[in-house]
Amino acid sequence: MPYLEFFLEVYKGVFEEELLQEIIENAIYQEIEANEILIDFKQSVSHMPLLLHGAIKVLREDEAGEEGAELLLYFIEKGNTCVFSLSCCIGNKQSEIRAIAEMDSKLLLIPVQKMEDWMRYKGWRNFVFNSYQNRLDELLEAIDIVAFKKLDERLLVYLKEKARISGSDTLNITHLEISQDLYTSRVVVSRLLKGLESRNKLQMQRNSIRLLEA
DNA sequence: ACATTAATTGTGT
DNA sequence: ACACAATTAATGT
Repeated sequence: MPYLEFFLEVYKGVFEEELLQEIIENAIYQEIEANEILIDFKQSVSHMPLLLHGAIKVLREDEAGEEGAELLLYFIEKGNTCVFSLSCCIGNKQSEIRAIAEMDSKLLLIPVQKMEDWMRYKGWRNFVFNSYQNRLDELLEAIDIVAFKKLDERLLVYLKEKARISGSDTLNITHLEISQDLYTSRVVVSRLLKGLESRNKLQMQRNSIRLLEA
């Protein structure tokens, strides 16, 4: 499979030799372009993703108000998996979330049966357990931010996260896209950004925002 | 090079 | 929240 060395590099310390071998034999390698939908709402989940490179954003849909309103939950980065895929597979449930590639990404898909088989490996159990742990922490954080933080702080957190993931402090994004991820209106984002700009937190041009040192 | 159009961003109510 | 103005980018002639 392509990207074999890269896979080993990322997961060598995490999985046993035998397990690494099994993964290489059974996983499906897939590349995905930025903005492609990996999993959509109500789709059934037959595979579990292992991210090798790139980032995936996980969104929750607003059930009540149709209109495709979404709220960003968190990002999946390399070395991680999506815990919702775990619970979906195990419970044979349909997807509660939508997963979209934040950038061009490379990943491995693990069939459901295998992920159950591999529970006999300690490395696998630890990996799954840690994934749950990390996600719970991140979700709690996300809830705190939504519930208790003011929108301008939330916006700043969001921008910093994106900058960290893309490895650049200049983000190519429109106000509209931001508002959709944060589940607000575009106008609000524009005004908040203006406020942040006047407080020297960032600088904006058309179609891009440059974060300044904090 | 210019005009037209669409997309993005700014502002006032 | 909405409507509209202003600005910039994209495209055609």
